[in-house]
Amino acid sequence: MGETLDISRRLCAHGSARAHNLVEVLIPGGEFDLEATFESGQCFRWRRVRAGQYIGVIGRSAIHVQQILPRALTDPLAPPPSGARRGNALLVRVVGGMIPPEAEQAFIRYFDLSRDYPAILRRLRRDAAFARVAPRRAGIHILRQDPFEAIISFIISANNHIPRIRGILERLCARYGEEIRTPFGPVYTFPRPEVLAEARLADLREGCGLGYRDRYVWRTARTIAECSDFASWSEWPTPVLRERLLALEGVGEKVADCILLFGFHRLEVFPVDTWIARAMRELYFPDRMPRLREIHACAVERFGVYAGVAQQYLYAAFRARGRAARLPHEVSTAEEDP
DNA sequence: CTCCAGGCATGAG
DNA sequence: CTCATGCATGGA
Repeated sequence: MGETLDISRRLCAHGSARAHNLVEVLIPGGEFDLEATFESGQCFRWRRVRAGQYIGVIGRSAIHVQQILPRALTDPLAPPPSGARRGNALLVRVVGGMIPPEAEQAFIRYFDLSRDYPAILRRLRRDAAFARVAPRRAGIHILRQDPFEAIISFIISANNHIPRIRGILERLCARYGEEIRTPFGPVYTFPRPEVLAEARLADLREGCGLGYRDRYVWRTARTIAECSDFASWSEWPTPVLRERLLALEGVGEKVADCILLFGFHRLEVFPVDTWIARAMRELYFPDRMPRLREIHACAVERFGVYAGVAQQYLYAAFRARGRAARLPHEVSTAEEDP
């Protein structure tokens, strides 16, 4: 990629820190925006503990993460960073559970920090309509989440509110995941497929609040638990993997595409939900309602191999606008307010 | 109180 | 293949 990463890191060398499983890694973040990424709807389990500070789980590690500007910290009189936010960095701390081997590489990989998102966004912004609504700063990254977690999460996301999705996943993990104690309270790993496959449907439905999706989650967990080659799915070509995902209970086109993008990091995949359908219609089909196929074709044509990244920026832009306007409910007449 | 949510499975035409 | 309908639950 374009920029080489100048890794600077601090490891807690003193014994007490190690005894408490504390590891700190300081990673340059480019234009990365932690909050925008976490609030962009691709993940559901990161919990904000203070402004700009989050607790979550990566693999079997409990993680505390916050975004910092090293120059501002070391030199309060330094001029404020320019629009490009030089010096942007992530402070990632392992606050419980296992310390991942090659921790900093693991975190760079999870937050996808070695990819040149500014270059991707510049490319995408050559599309005039996209540039009109998308931000200039490449704050949102596509995280590398666990595939099974993505599968279950987006099955639950169907016809559901994000706050409720978060609640369901929280209960699911508290009940079937493994507890990790942290100074911020307990967190839980995502349940393994075999554990969910052994769950009782009634516990999933009433205990976790899954509703009618209990069957989808249970059967999909069972399928994957019994699948001998699930670990190799990540190496399959996208169309093959997509067909395999569509065969899972509770996985339709939209959910399959979310799993491909957020769970298998297939950045060319363009999930079309109600928000994206609305956005694409407004941007590219002002006078009619296109079919799903048309929207997909339009996205591939305009955004190419990074259509999934474009989708995430469009989603964030239109959701933010929707929240601000209290759900405009088809208020038509596209007028610009820059 | 209704309405609806980043849709999906199902059945009918 | 395309389209309409029911769906558990709990925020707004």
